[in-house]
Amino acid sequence: MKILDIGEVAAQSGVPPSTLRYYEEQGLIAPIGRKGLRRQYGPQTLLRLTLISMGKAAGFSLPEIVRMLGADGRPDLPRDELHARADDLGRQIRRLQLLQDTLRHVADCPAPSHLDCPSFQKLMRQAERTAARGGKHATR
Amino acid sequence: MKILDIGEVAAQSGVPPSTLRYYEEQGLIAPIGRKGLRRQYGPQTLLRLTLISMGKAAGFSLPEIVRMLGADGRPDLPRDELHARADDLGRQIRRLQLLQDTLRHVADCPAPSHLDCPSFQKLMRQAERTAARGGKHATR
DNA sequence: GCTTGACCTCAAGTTGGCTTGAATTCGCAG
DNA sequence: CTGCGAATTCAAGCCAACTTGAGGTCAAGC
Repeated sequence: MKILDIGEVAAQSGVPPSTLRYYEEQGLIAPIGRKGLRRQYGPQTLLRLTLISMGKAAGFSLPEIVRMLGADGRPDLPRDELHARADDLGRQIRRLQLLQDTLRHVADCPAPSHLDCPSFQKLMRQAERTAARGGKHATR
Repeated sequence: MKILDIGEVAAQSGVPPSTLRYYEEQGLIAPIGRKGLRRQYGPQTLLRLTLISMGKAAGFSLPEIVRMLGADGRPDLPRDELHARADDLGRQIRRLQLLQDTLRHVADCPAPSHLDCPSFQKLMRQAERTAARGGKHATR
């Protein structure tokens, strides 16, 4: 149960073969070797795919993810860059929580217009504060 | 300070005019009226733009956001759909937290290979559990 | 009353992230 | 061996979300 071919990786990860090949092209993953033409993957690939999917969910681009995970096995970014990314994520998480609260609020609040509702207004004030429509990560 | 033209909205929100017009086309926002040809926006538009940007950050598509926010002012989705979205967000938030922890871990952990590090492994086990390589939201 | 600059429309172009298809190549069960 | 199903490459296509450009309009300051 150590070596997987592309079909097995696809089955276990839910990521289609075409995408796996594409990810390889982009430097996100690499097979451990080939048997004839066929790619052979080690199990760490599944881990990497999990991380990649989390990174995408966080809104990072594939190139950004490459840099965070490293071409080899380990990150390409200096410690503090990684912490900076983590800090970004923290802000991002707070925004999502706010959106979550807002969704629950509009689901439940009976006020005719939310613009009148004090608790909605409070959410919006917080939202504005976190707005930080941030520049993307420095590419250099 | 009640009515804004497109340039002011752009300046205050950081969203370029071209995007504002595009959002209008997609039913995400609407001007309160026109002066001649020029769009005139009310201040609630800024609020809506904040919500839209949060929705995008959460990975919702523009059509999904339209349904969550409603074409008019209020949501188009039934209470329980909204709660379902909020639940999705909760899962999403947990994944981001996990990624955040992972980033901090790889930034700080001195282990030669993270595959050996027990705390890394713990993170990865959690990650697999939340993997929930989810189908997108039901469109119906 | 003219100029000017911010706005308008509409069509076409761009980018990222994949998918699809045609034409092969191969490993392995029978 | 033979055959077949799963993999391969490579180019082209697709979709969402915008951006750009050409050509036109208009309100406001001088």
